[in-house]
Amino acid sequence: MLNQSPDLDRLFHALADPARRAMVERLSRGPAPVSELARPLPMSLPAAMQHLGVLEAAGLVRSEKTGRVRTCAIEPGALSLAEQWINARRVEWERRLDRLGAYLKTLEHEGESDGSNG
Amino acid sequence: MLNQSPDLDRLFHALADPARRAMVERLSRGPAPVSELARPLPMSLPAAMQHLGVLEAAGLVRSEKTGRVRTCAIEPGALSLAEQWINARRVEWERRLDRLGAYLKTLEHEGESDGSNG
DNA sequence: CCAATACTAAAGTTCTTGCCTAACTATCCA
DNA sequence: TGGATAGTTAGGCAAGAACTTTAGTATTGG
Repeated sequence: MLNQSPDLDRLFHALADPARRAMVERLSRGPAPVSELARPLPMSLPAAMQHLGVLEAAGLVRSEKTGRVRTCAIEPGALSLAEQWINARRVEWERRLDRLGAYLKTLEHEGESDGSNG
Repeated sequence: MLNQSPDLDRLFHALADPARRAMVERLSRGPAPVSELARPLPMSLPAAMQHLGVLEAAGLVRSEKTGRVRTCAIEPGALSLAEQWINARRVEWERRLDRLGAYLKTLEHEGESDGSNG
């Protein structure tokens, strides 16, 4: 069964682009207007705006327009969804390694008092 | 400046698809042949193979063929790159909040003994 | 008011993804 | 040996993503 999760889709997809990650990196140091986010990027302003739209759709960034300036800020909780998914995977394969270790240990001791096997 | 990082690009892009995440979820519980990874997915076997190719290119999965069976396994360290990037962002904005808090504190105490400012 | 600034909207191009089917190769097993 | 199983390769197509340029709409400040 496929664990549908459009939130994770959008989140990871948003992070998969270097321009968008650069924006997130900039914003984790504090809010910034659109033009400041766009300036270092090797692309037109409309292109940068589209990236910003992807980040907002993913919930990573919120923005608010005051006068003619749109100020963008990071949404601190958004990354935790991705983090949780990654951690869940680690927990799973660590638990699996533990089981494997325990199993190997039973093999070591097998035959000491009970040599039955399946 | 754009922090080029094709590894992160590939990694996040690989995780942005539900079919590929499903494969990673399955593999964190232990190795599996291609057909077992493909079975639950609503797509043809060749399509599933392409997803597997994306996961391998991202370094998330390794596979080895023995006889006619290709056995896939998770690459435990691969996710840590993504995790590190996410943690780095959190560190940045937490530090920023600390600075902000400290600054607000100086404002509270301003004028008590030293009202000078720069 | 008028020009500069900051952003927004629209439309079109190109490249990549994600999927398919069909055909093929390599094993395994009776 | 011959058929079933497991995977692979190739080609094609539709949709999406990432840009571009062009042409707007508000604001701001002289």
